Amino acid sequence: MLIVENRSIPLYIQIKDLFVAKISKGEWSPGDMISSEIQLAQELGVSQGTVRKAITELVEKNVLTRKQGRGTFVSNHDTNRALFHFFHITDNQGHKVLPDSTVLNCRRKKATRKEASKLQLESGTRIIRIERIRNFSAVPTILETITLPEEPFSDLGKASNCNLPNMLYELYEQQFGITIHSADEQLRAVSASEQESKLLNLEVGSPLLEIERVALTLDKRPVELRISRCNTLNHYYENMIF
Amino acid sequence: MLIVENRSIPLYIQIKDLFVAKISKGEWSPGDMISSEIQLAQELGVSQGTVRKAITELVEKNVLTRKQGRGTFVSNHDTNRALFHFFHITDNQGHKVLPDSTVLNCRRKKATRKEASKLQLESGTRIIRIERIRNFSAVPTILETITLPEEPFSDLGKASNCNLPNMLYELYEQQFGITIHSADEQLRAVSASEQESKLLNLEVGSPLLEIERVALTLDKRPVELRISRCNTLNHYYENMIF
DNA sequence: TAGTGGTCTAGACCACGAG
DNA sequence: TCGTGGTCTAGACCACTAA
Repeated sequence: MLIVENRSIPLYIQIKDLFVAKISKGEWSPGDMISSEIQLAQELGVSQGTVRKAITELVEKNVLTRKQGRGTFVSNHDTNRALFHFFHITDNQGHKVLPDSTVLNCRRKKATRKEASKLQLESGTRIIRIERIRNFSAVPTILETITLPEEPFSDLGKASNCNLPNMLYELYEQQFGITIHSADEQLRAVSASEQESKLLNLEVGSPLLEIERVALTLDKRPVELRISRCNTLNHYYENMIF
Repeated sequence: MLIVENRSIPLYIQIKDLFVAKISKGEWSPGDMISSEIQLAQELGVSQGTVRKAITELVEKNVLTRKQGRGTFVSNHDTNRALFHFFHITDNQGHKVLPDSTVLNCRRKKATRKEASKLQLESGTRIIRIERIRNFSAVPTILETITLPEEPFSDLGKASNCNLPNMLYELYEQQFGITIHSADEQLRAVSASEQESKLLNLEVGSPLLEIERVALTLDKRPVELRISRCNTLNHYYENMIF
């Protein structure tokens, strides 16, 4: 592979884009070790420092992971990353614990207008809609509605009769080759409906924190819409701003 | 200034810490241009690349700002930074607009236990407590309670009879030399009290989004506690996760 | 034109991990 | 011991800004 002698775009940016493309196309998969910096530099006809700068920027974006003495790897979704990167609910003592999940139902439907818009689908496209309840030490606290396009996720929850794992992003990566890389969350305060209040042992109209998340791949394609409604009496949503 | 020949801590980290210390001590102030990379390298007895790496990390943390052809500057709190970095409320169309503010009252009291704890003050320390209401195009939407330690902010809102500007962080920086650098926000859904519902033209018990923010300086000292309660019918809190 | 940051190189040596 | 990433150097040239 030769880098274009295009002086308007810095070499390290071109290399970064090349690496992102390799990952998006599946040429490099999560967990893979990539070639060493020196080897990549030789292949690309640039110095080690230039490759290094490209890699550094991707490490900062959580796309690659360096391990001194071992090599550089394509990041994958371990539980830690899910927990500390994507999960923002904390108990009132400031401890972050993952809740367990119970699937209430899992249906294949046509996308609503909102779902189609959020997932950038044609209106009427078929989707999978999962509803589950999440408990912290047996206390039901969060109601989740998860919408996925049926297309790449067709097998999901079918054979196993809705028996889905707690950490869905690991499943998407391992079973469908789709890695969630970023997310856009919108938060609002809403009132619990009759059904919601029953499921969460609250009075009708109790305030709930609604989190509407669109999860995106590395190349910014929306993959999952997840609407969570949380009882925030004993928990809160934490956001550190740096 | 000489850098210690301490091989356990990389030079560029030592230099970074040195720069942070200079800013924290007020030796470098917001808006100041610092010496050029080459000059700093000579003064510190290292190569330009090493100084450059230290500066790069501080630029990524919004502590310094580089301007090609001009120099490197200590970041200051312009309206853009406040808007895009610290203000996360967006209208339902996705537009970010700053609300205006009307101060309801401004009192000097003893810190409550919660205020003392959040601001790391001795219990009973005197504080300034400001209540204000914020409107989007004349629609009252957010109620804010702002708590500041009386100590460095003693003058605040006194002479001018509670006539405070909309953007308080600019005021803290310009009048008190305190730059807000990061913040820790905790979000919950709560019910509007009778008084709150009156001020926001809502029914009693309507769900409100509560944002409890502790604002921190560069050296992590808590400076301001701000509790906002927002009507999220026409707005939401946005959080992009990368 | 002079001075700044931005990119890129070639090479040295260190720290770490695995065999 | 070998190969990896991590730090650091010295110097070249480009792009931008201001005088």
